[in-house]
Amino acid sequence: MARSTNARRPATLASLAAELGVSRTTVSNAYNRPDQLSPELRKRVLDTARRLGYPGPDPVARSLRTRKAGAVGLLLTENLSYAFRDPGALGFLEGLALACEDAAQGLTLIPASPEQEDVASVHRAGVDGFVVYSVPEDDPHLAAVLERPVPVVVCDQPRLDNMDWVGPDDGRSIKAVAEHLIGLGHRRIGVSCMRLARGRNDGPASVQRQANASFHVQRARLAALGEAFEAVGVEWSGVPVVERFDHTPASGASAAAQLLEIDPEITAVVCTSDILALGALTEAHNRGLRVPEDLSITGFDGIPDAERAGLTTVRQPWLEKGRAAGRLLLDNAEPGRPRHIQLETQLITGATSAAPRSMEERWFGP
Amino acid sequence: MARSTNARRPATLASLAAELGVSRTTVSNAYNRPDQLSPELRKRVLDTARRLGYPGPDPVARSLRTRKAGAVGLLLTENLSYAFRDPGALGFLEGLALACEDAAQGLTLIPASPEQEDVASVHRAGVDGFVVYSVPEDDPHLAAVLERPVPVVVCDQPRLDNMDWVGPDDGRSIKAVAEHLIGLGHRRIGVSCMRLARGRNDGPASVQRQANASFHVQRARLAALGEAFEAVGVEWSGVPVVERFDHTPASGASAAAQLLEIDPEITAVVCTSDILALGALTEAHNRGLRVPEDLSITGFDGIPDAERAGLTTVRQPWLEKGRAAGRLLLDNAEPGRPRHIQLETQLITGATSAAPRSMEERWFGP
DNA sequence: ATGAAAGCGCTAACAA
DNA sequence: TTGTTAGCGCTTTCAT
Repeated sequence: MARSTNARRPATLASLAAELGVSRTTVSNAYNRPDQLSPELRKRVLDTARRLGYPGPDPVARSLRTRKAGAVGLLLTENLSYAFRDPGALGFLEGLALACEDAAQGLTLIPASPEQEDVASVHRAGVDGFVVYSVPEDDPHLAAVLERPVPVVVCDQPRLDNMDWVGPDDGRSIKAVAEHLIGLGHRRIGVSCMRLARGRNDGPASVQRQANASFHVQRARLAALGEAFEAVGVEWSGVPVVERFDHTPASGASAAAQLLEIDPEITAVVCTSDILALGALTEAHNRGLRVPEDLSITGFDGIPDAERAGLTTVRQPWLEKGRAAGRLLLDNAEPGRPRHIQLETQLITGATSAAPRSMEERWFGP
Repeated sequence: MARSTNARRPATLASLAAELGVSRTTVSNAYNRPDQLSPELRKRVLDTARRLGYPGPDPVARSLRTRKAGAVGLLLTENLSYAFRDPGALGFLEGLALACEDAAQGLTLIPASPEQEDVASVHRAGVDGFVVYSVPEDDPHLAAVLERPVPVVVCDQPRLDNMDWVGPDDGRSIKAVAEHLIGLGHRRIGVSCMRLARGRNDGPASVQRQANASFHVQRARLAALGEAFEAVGVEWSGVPVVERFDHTPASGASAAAQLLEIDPEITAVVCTSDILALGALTEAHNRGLRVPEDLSITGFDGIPDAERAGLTTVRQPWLEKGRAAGRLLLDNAEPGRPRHIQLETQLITGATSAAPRSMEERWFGP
């Protein structure tokens, strides 16, 4: 640790009481219950404290006694710094921070990178509860959180019954996209999705892999897409679905490229996130494909960059999501059965989706 | 608090020891020093723990005993959510998070909005040290932090001798901008700066207000600009300096507008941040002023949006700043005198600065 | 308005 | 390898 202005904790509440010739209770009251002692005595206590360099009651000792840490823990599946790069996560974080601020609670980011299996950081965190943001079902850190005897609110995933939860209806939300595309006439599509399991797999995802995905959000979105397209006679097992581990525009670009290689005749690329869609957009441009004339591209999330780019996407209320998660955790009321908050989403019809041109048009012009 | 999976803390280390008929030490060792007891005993302990629903040693009690909280506190002058909107702060945060992650420490965001004078959150935070990011000298939360007997690292401001510090040389950095403009021939400029004190003042800032600013960063930048321009015969008291409380592009736009009203003949708007400069850019466009032909605009910070816009600015290493602050705090070594880390900055000559056209040209074309 | 007593749950010497 | 002994520093009934 870096050096400090003040030396090592010099005085304790007890030593201060001794110095003053009063009981510890009185000193404690001077800090926590000003109305419990005369103003003069209180002033004497505080003055002596200053003189002795007593910094006030030790927060950890107080926490032990009161069984309140005054902070909320946040568990993310990604490296901490991911949260500061992903626009969606950022909105969520902001909302959560607002909720904590309102309740005068600290927000502790738990170091839990997916690489390290070391779960100690979860065990050592002095927090009154956890918000778990979008982690896979089999995440060991999640297991560690669930062992702690404190409240937990899950955001997005995993879906655990008997656990408070906040998130959108992923299936229904992306179905709106599917139906939008189907309505435009798309029948031959490719899908670009985020990682489906903790292990890296940059490439096609079989129907089985889709169904076994340990990320509920992706699983639900893919399942809903499948349903929607099968309903109009498209066999889902024939639809190329390409998975990317890293959630970056570059991943989105390479996924789109791979889809176009697998089936050059797709008329739309459906992405399960805006980041992937933004990358797909870039790839399309690089290939000289016009969007939406030659290729429709859709996203999911409604991040600012996407809306700026005019992407057809689904907007979810990020800030509200974080705030709701925080409130749920911080709300004493209704200690009954698990509460689920389902957030509304909205289909944004942008400029990146249109009716497909027939193949003839595609090759020989309109 | 929301409901929890597990009931209220059901068992303690002591009760577990009793149940097992072993001492508390043994149970403690089972968790903290596996090598201190036989594998069989350890297994028996852990199994019984599971059966009894013992969640492992209580982190707060452990912290009290070991005098380590396992977390770093972060104090920002703004609402917590500001940190998630300002690109510079975000880069800093990411770097700090990385440093914490490396050291397996939590990062606790302290709720300390500038409105509320309530300092309790600082006193109650169970952390091993604080990083203070860019707060005014007279911030009460800062005072509270300094009272705590833990190490503190200050980032950017305030400048406190005898305190660890990380930041750029603001004066020297902005001087590069000034000299760049002076070299191009600018002598009549306006300055747009961030808030100079805790109280709101959206408008001109007198020389005295500049000198008394409680934000060292702004004070240093303005002073350096003054020096540079006075060195070429420009009287600084005649240079319009406009202050904005909110750090947003909208503020930057209105500040630029105000500068152009105060002196329509300025040939350059020097902004002490990129956010303000981005707003100035917008305002210039709205007025039909071409940049840089009719008006030069410069920023400070080197945020991604600014570099994308081709702004002439000073780039500072945000990520490194956060990481350095974290490392400094987390580094036991060298408990000697305060350490100061001065970060290198770089003048980015963009497309928003050029030689001024004479006034004739300005009104009647080249 | 003030004090005495009883822990909160744990870890770290030291001893056996 | 395991147990004994002492607290870490504080708050909180319950008396006075």
